[in-house]
Amino acid sequence: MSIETDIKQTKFRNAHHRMALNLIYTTSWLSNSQSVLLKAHDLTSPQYNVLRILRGQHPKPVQVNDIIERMMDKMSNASRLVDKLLAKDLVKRTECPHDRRAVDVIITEKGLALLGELDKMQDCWEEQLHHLSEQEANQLSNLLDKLRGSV
Amino acid sequence: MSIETDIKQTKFRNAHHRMALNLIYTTSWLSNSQSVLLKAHDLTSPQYNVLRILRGQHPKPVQVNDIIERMMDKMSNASRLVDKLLAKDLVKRTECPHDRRAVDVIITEKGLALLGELDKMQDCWEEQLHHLSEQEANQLSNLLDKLRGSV
DNA sequence: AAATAATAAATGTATTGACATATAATGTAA
DNA sequence: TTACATTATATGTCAATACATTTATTATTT
Repeated sequence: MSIETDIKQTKFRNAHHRMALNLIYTTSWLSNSQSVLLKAHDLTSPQYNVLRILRGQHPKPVQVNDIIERMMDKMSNASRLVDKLLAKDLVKRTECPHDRRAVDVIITEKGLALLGELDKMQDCWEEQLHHLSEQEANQLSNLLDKLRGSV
Repeated sequence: MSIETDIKQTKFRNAHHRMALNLIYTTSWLSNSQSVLLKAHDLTSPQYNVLRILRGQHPKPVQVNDIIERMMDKMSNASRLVDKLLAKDLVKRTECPHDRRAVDVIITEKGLALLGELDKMQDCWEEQLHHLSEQEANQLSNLLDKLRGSV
Protein backbone atom coordinates (compact mmCIF):
# COMPACT_ATOMS: atom_id res chain seq x y z
CA MET A 1 0.00 0.00 0.00
CA SER A 2 2.91 2.26 -0.33
CA ILE A 3 3.70 3.66 -3.71
CA GLU A 4 0.00 4.48 -3.77
CA THR A 5 0.24 6.80 -0.80
CA ASP A 6 3.63 8.19 -1.72
CA ILE A 7 2.49 9.59 -5.00
CA LYS A 8 -1.19 9.87 -4.01
CA GLN A 9 -2.38 7.63 -6.75
CA THR A 10 -4.68 4.73 -6.16
CA LYS A 11 -5.35 3.42 -9.61
CA PHE A 12 -2.83 2.02 -12.02
CA ARG A 13 -3.48 0.65 -15.44
CA ASN A 14 -2.13 -2.72 -14.47
CA ALA A 15 0.55 -4.50 -12.47
CA HIS A 16 3.29 -3.63 -14.94
CA HIS A 17 2.42 0.02 -14.93
CA ARG A 18 2.47 0.13 -11.14
CA MET A 19 5.82 -1.61 -11.18
CA ALA A 20 7.30 0.87 -13.66
CA LEU A 21 6.19 3.88 -11.65
CA ASN A 22 7.43 2.23 -8.51
CA LEU A 23 10.83 1.67 -10.10
CA ILE A 24 11.15 5.27 -11.12
CA TYR A 25 9.92 6.55 -7.80
CA THR A 26 12.09 4.26 -5.70
CA THR A 27 15.22 4.97 -7.68
CA SER A 28 14.63 8.69 -7.49
CA TRP A 29 14.26 8.30 -3.72
CA LEU A 30 17.44 6.29 -3.54
CA SER A 31 19.62 8.48 -5.66
CA ASN A 32 18.39 11.65 -4.04
CA SER A 33 19.46 10.36 -0.69
CA GLN A 34 22.87 9.62 -2.11
CA SER A 35 23.17 13.05 -3.70
CA VAL A 36 22.48 14.69 -0.37
CA LEU A 37 25.33 12.78 1.24
CA LEU A 38 27.68 13.49 -1.65
CA LYS A 39 26.96 17.18 -1.65
CA ALA A 40 28.63 17.49 1.74
CA HIS A 41 31.80 16.48 -0.11
CA ASP A 42 31.06 18.69 -3.07
CA LEU A 43 30.53 15.83 -5.49
CA THR A 44 27.66 14.98 -7.78
CA SER A 45 26.52 11.41 -8.36
CA PRO A 46 27.98 11.17 -11.85
CA GLN A 47 31.30 12.47 -10.57
CA TYR A 48 31.27 9.91 -7.78
CA ASN A 49 30.39 7.24 -10.27
CA VAL A 50 33.34 8.17 -12.47
CA LEU A 51 35.75 8.19 -9.55
CA ARG A 52 34.68 4.70 -8.58
CA ILE A 53 35.14 3.48 -12.11
CA LEU A 54 38.65 4.91 -12.09
CA ARG A 55 39.43 3.33 -8.74
CA GLY A 56 38.18 0.02 -10.03
CA GLN A 57 40.82 0.08 -12.75
CA HIS A 58 43.55 1.79 -10.77
CA PRO A 59 46.43 2.02 -11.48
CA LYS A 60 45.46 1.28 -15.06
CA PRO A 61 44.35 4.35 -17.01
CA VAL A 62 40.84 4.55 -18.38
CA GLN A 63 39.83 6.28 -21.57
CA VAL A 64 36.86 8.62 -21.68
CA ASN A 65 35.04 6.21 -23.89
CA ASP A 66 35.51 3.41 -21.41
CA ILE A 67 34.11 5.65 -18.73
CA ILE A 68 30.99 6.23 -20.76
CA GLU A 69 30.51 2.53 -21.34
CA ARG A 70 30.80 1.74 -17.68
CA MET A 71 28.55 4.47 -16.42
CA MET A 72 25.10 3.88 -15.05
CA ASP A 73 23.59 6.60 -17.15
CA LYS A 74 25.44 6.56 -20.42
CA MET A 75 26.17 10.18 -20.88
CA SER A 76 27.19 12.20 -23.86
CA ASN A 77 29.61 14.69 -22.42
CA ALA A 78 31.83 12.77 -20.11
CA SER A 79 34.81 14.91 -21.01
CA ARG A 80 33.39 17.91 -19.21
CA LEU A 81 32.79 15.67 -16.23
CA VAL A 82 36.45 14.75 -16.27
CA ASP A 83 37.25 18.47 -16.48
CA LYS A 84 35.44 19.04 -13.22
CA LEU A 85 37.34 16.26 -11.48
CA LEU A 86 40.58 17.53 -12.94
CA ALA A 87 39.91 20.97 -11.53
CA LYS A 88 39.67 19.39 -8.09
CA ASP A 89 42.88 17.37 -8.58
CA LEU A 90 40.92 14.16 -8.16
CA VAL A 91 42.07 12.77 -11.50
CA LYS A 92 44.89 13.32 -13.93
CA ARG A 93 44.66 13.26 -17.70
CA THR A 94 47.48 12.31 -20.05
CA GLU A 95 47.67 11.65 -23.72
CA CYS A 96 47.37 7.97 -24.52
CA PRO A 97 50.71 6.78 -25.99
CA HIS A 98 49.30 4.30 -28.56
CA ASP A 99 46.48 6.50 -29.80
CA ARG A 100 46.84 10.21 -29.83
CA ARG A 101 43.12 10.73 -30.21
CA ALA A 102 42.48 9.14 -26.86
CA VAL A 103 43.11 10.37 -23.37
CA ASP A 104 44.19 8.34 -20.36
CA VAL A 105 42.44 9.26 -17.17
CA ILE A 106 43.77 8.08 -13.81
CA ILE A 107 42.54 8.73 -10.32
CA THR A 108 45.01 10.65 -8.14
CA GLU A 109 46.05 9.93 -4.57
CA LYS A 110 43.79 12.73 -3.52
CA GLY A 111 40.94 11.08 -5.40
CA LEU A 112 41.64 7.75 -3.75
CA ALA A 113 41.73 9.41 -0.36
CA LEU A 114 38.41 11.08 -0.97
CA LEU A 115 36.83 7.82 -2.08
CA GLY A 116 38.25 6.21 1.04
CA GLU A 117 36.34 8.68 3.16
CA LEU A 118 33.24 8.28 1.06
CA ASP A 119 33.28 4.53 1.60
CA LYS A 120 32.09 5.18 5.11
CA MET A 121 29.32 7.36 3.79
CA GLN A 122 28.46 4.70 1.29
CA ASP A 123 28.17 2.11 4.04
CA CYS A 124 25.80 4.44 5.78
CA TRP A 125 23.78 4.88 2.62
CA GLU A 126 23.66 1.15 2.04
CA GLU A 127 22.21 0.61 5.49
CA GLN A 128 19.00 1.99 4.05
CA LEU A 129 18.88 -1.00 1.78
CA HIS A 130 18.67 -3.45 4.63
CA HIS A 131 14.95 -3.43 4.80
CA LEU A 132 15.58 -6.28 2.41
CA SER A 133 17.44 -9.43 3.32
CA GLU A 134 20.36 -10.56 1.24
CA GLN A 135 18.14 -13.12 -0.38
CA GLU A 136 15.54 -10.51 -1.25
CA ALA A 137 18.23 -8.21 -2.64
CA ASN A 138 19.33 -10.98 -4.97
CA GLN A 139 15.77 -11.70 -5.91
CA LEU A 140 15.16 -8.05 -6.75
CA SER A 141 18.36 -7.85 -8.77
CA ASN A 142 17.43 -10.94 -10.73
CA LEU A 143 14.00 -9.58 -11.49
CA LEU A 144 15.61 -6.40 -12.81
CA ASP A 145 17.92 -8.39 -15.06
CA LYS A 146 14.96 -10.34 -16.33
CA LEU A 147 12.99 -7.14 -16.86
CA ARG A 148 15.69 -5.83 -19.14
CA GLY A 149 15.47 -9.08 -21.03
CA SER A 150 19.07 -9.94 -20.37
CA VAL A 151 18.71 -13.30 -18.70
CA MET B 1 24.74 -12.37 -15.29
CA SER B 2 23.56 -9.22 -16.84
CA ILE B 3 24.14 -6.00 -14.99
CA GLU B 4 27.71 -7.26 -14.82
CA THR B 5 28.13 -7.17 -18.57
CA ASP B 6 26.05 -4.05 -19.10
CA ILE B 7 28.28 -1.89 -16.98
CA LYS B 8 31.36 -4.04 -17.40
CA GLN B 9 31.77 -4.65 -13.72
CA THR B 10 32.22 -8.07 -12.26
CA LYS B 11 32.75 -7.39 -8.60
CA PHE B 12 30.29 -5.80 -6.25
CA ARG B 13 30.74 -5.17 -2.59
CA ASN B 14 27.78 -7.32 -1.74
CA ALA B 15 24.28 -8.30 -2.82
CA HIS B 16 22.77 -5.03 -1.71
CA HIS B 17 25.30 -2.99 -3.59
CA ARG B 18 24.69 -4.94 -6.76
CA MET B 19 20.98 -4.45 -6.32
CA ALA B 20 21.33 -0.71 -5.86
CA LEU B 21 23.43 -0.31 -8.99
CA ASN B 22 21.03 -2.51 -10.87
CA LEU B 23 18.10 -0.37 -9.78
CA ILE B 24 19.76 2.81 -10.94
CA TYR B 25 20.91 1.26 -14.18
CA THR B 26 17.59 -0.37 -15.02
CA THR B 27 15.57 2.72 -14.25
CA SER B 28 17.86 4.85 -16.35
CA TRP B 29 17.41 2.36 -19.18
CA LEU B 30 13.67 2.44 -18.74
CA SER B 31 13.21 6.18 -18.56
CA ASN B 32 15.58 6.83 -21.42
CA SER B 33 13.50 4.65 -23.64
CA GLN B 34 10.43 6.59 -22.64
CA SER B 35 12.13 9.94 -23.25
CA VAL B 36 13.01 8.88 -26.75
CA LEU B 37 9.39 8.10 -27.52
CA LEU B 38 8.17 11.32 -25.93
CA LYS B 39 10.59 13.47 -27.82
CA ALA B 40 8.82 12.65 -31.04
CA HIS B 41 5.88 14.52 -29.51
CA ASP B 42 8.07 17.29 -28.19
CA LEU B 43 7.47 16.43 -24.54
CA THR B 44 9.87 15.72 -21.70
CA SER B 45 9.16 13.05 -19.11
CA PRO B 46 8.33 15.49 -16.34
CA GLN B 47 5.94 17.32 -18.65
CA TYR B 48 4.27 14.04 -19.55
CA ASN B 49 4.07 13.16 -15.90
CA VAL B 50 2.35 16.43 -15.10
CA LEU B 51 -0.13 16.03 -17.91
CA ARG B 52 -1.10 12.60 -16.63
CA ILE B 53 -1.55 13.94 -13.13
CA LEU B 54 -3.86 16.60 -14.53
CA ARG B 55 -5.81 14.08 -16.55
CA GLY B 56 -6.18 11.94 -13.45
CA GLN B 57 -8.01 14.76 -11.71
CA HIS B 58 -9.80 16.16 -14.73
CA PRO B 59 -12.05 18.13 -14.76
CA LYS B 60 -11.05 19.11 -11.26
CA PRO B 61 -8.30 21.72 -11.15
CA VAL B 62 -4.98 20.88 -9.54
CA GLN B 63 -2.78 23.31 -7.69
CA VAL B 64 0.93 23.52 -8.38
CA ASN B 65 1.63 22.20 -4.93
CA ASP B 66 -0.52 19.13 -5.53
CA ILE B 67 1.39 18.52 -8.72
CA ILE B 68 4.67 18.54 -6.84
CA GLU B 69 3.36 16.09 -4.25
CA ARG B 70 2.17 13.69 -6.89
CA MET B 71 5.26 13.77 -9.04
CA MET B 72 7.72 10.93 -9.22
CA ASP B 73 10.69 13.18 -8.74
CA LYS B 74 9.58 15.86 -6.37
CA MET B 75 10.79 18.96 -8.09
CA SER B 76 11.32 22.49 -6.92
CA ASN B 77 10.32 24.49 -9.94
CA ALA B 78 7.07 23.01 -11.07
CA SER B 79 5.71 26.40 -11.99
CA ARG B 80 8.12 26.78 -14.89
CA LEU B 81 7.09 23.33 -16.00
CA VAL B 82 3.49 24.51 -16.08
CA ASP B 83 4.68 27.53 -18.06
CA LYS B 84 6.01 25.23 -20.75
CA LEU B 85 2.76 23.32 -20.97
CA LEU B 86 0.84 26.58 -21.02
CA ALA B 87 2.91 27.81 -23.95
CA LYS B 88 1.80 24.72 -25.87
CA ASP B 89 -1.85 25.19 -24.91
CA LEU B 90 -1.83 21.84 -23.17
CA VAL B 91 -3.00 23.29 -19.86
CA LYS B 92 -4.77 26.38 -18.65
CA ARG B 93 -4.04 28.27 -15.49
CA THR B 94 -6.57 30.31 -13.54
CA GLU B 95 -6.50 31.99 -10.18
CA CYS B 96 -7.97 29.80 -7.48
CA PRO B 97 -11.18 31.44 -6.20
CA HIS B 98 -10.84 30.51 -2.51
CA ASP B 99 -7.19 31.30 -2.19
CA ARG B 100 -5.67 34.01 -4.26
CA ARG B 101 -2.16 32.75 -3.63
CA ALA B 102 -2.90 29.50 -5.37
CA VAL B 103 -3.30 28.70 -9.02
CA ASP B 104 -5.68 26.21 -10.56
CA VAL B 105 -4.20 24.20 -13.36
CA ILE B 106 -6.44 22.22 -15.71
CA ILE B 107 -5.58 20.13 -18.73
CA THR B 108 -7.07 21.44 -21.97
CA GLU B 109 -8.86 19.50 -24.68
CA LYS B 110 -5.67 19.71 -26.70
CA GLY B 111 -3.80 18.25 -23.77
CA LEU B 112 -6.27 15.43 -23.42
CA ALA B 113 -6.06 14.72 -27.13
CA LEU B 114 -2.29 14.56 -26.98
CA LEU B 115 -2.39 12.21 -24.03
CA GLY B 116 -4.87 10.08 -25.95
CA GLU B 117 -2.33 9.66 -28.71
CA LEU B 118 0.42 9.02 -26.24
CA ASP B 119 -1.56 6.21 -24.65
CA LYS B 120 -0.74 4.13 -27.69
CA MET B 121 2.90 4.98 -27.33
CA GLN B 122 2.70 4.13 -23.68
CA ASP B 123 1.24 0.72 -24.49
CA CYS B 124 4.15 0.19 -26.78
CA TRP B 125 6.57 1.21 -24.07
CA GLU B 126 4.92 -1.06 -21.57
CA GLU B 127 5.37 -4.01 -23.86
CA GLN B 128 9.02 -3.88 -22.92
CA LEU B 129 8.01 -4.70 -19.40
CA HIS B 130 6.54 -8.02 -20.35
CA HIS B 131 9.71 -9.93 -19.91
CA LEU B 132 8.16 -10.25 -16.48
CA SER B 133 4.88 -11.99 -15.82
CA GLU B 134 2.15 -10.19 -13.94
CA GLN B 135 3.07 -12.13 -10.86
CA GLU B 136 6.71 -11.15 -11.16
CA ALA B 137 5.76 -7.53 -11.71
CA ASN B 138 3.82 -7.59 -8.45
CA GLN B 139 6.67 -9.31 -6.71
CA LEU B 140 9.11 -6.66 -7.91
CA SER B 141 6.79 -3.87 -6.90
CA ASN B 142 6.37 -5.35 -3.43
CA LEU B 143 10.10 -5.68 -3.00
CA LEU B 144 10.49 -2.01 -3.91
CA ASP B 145 7.89 -1.02 -1.33
CA LYS B 146 9.67 -3.08 1.23
CA LEU B 147 13.01 -1.59 0.25
CA ARG B 148 11.69 1.87 0.98
CA GLY B 149 10.59 0.58 4.33
CA SER B 150 7.00 1.39 3.67
CA VAL B 151 5.39 -1.98 4.19
C1' DA C 1 49.82 6.94 -51.27
C1' DA C 2 45.50 9.60 -51.53
C1' DA C 3 40.87 9.71 -50.45
C1' DT C 4 37.36 8.39 -47.45
C1' DA C 5 35.45 6.55 -43.42
C1' DA C 6 35.50 5.80 -38.61
C1' DT C 7 36.76 6.81 -33.92
C1' DA C 8 37.98 9.66 -29.57
C1' DA C 9 37.34 13.56 -27.45
C1' DA C 10 36.10 18.42 -27.06
C1' DT C 11 33.11 22.33 -27.78
C1' DG C 12 28.89 25.51 -28.84
C1' DT C 13 24.42 26.29 -27.69
C1' DA C 14 20.09 25.94 -25.80
C1' DT C 15 17.35 23.67 -22.26
C1' DT C 16 16.63 21.89 -17.85
C1' DG C 17 17.30 21.63 -13.11
C1' DA C 18 18.81 22.90 -8.29
C1' DC C 19 18.76 26.14 -4.80
C1' DA C 20 18.06 30.29 -2.67
C1' DT C 21 15.27 34.17 -2.46
C1' DA C 22 11.30 37.15 -3.46
C1' DT C 23 6.40 38.28 -3.74
C1' DA C 24 1.92 37.89 -2.49
C1' DA C 25 -1.90 36.15 0.16
C1' DT C 26 -3.59 33.90 4.13
C1' DG C 27 -3.68 32.35 8.94
C1' DT C 28 -2.72 33.23 13.76
C1' DA C 29 -1.55 35.44 18.05
C1' DA C 30 -0.95 39.44 20.83
C1' DT D 1 -5.98 45.38 14.08
C1' DT D 2 -1.19 45.05 13.83
C1' DA D 3 2.59 42.08 13.77
C1' DC D 4 4.42 37.72 12.71
C1' DA D 5 4.49 33.30 10.82
C1' DT D 6 3.05 30.25 7.15
C1' DT D 7 1.74 28.89 2.64
C1' DA D 8 1.61 29.10 -2.61
C1' DT D 9 3.87 30.34 -6.36
C1' DA D 10 7.27 32.80 -9.08
C1' DT D 11 11.89 34.33 -10.20
C1' DG D 12 17.17 35.00 -10.41
C1' DT D 13 21.22 32.72 -10.96
C1' DC D 14 24.27 29.29 -11.88
C1' DA D 15 25.47 24.44 -12.73
C1' DA D 16 24.33 20.32 -15.21
C1' DT D 17 22.54 17.98 -19.32
C1' DA D 18 21.24 17.01 -24.07
C1' DC D 19 22.26 17.28 -28.77
C1' DA D 20 24.64 18.62 -32.67
C1' DT D 21 28.91 19.87 -34.54
C1' DT D 22 33.98 20.20 -34.75
C1' DT D 23 38.76 18.80 -34.46
C1' DA D 24 42.25 15.60 -34.46
C1' DT D 25 43.83 11.13 -35.25
C1' DT D 26 43.69 6.50 -36.91
C1' DA D 27 41.82 2.83 -39.97
C1' DT D 28 40.28 1.31 -44.42
C1' DT D 29 39.55 1.37 -49.25
C1' DT D 30 40.82 2.16 -53.95
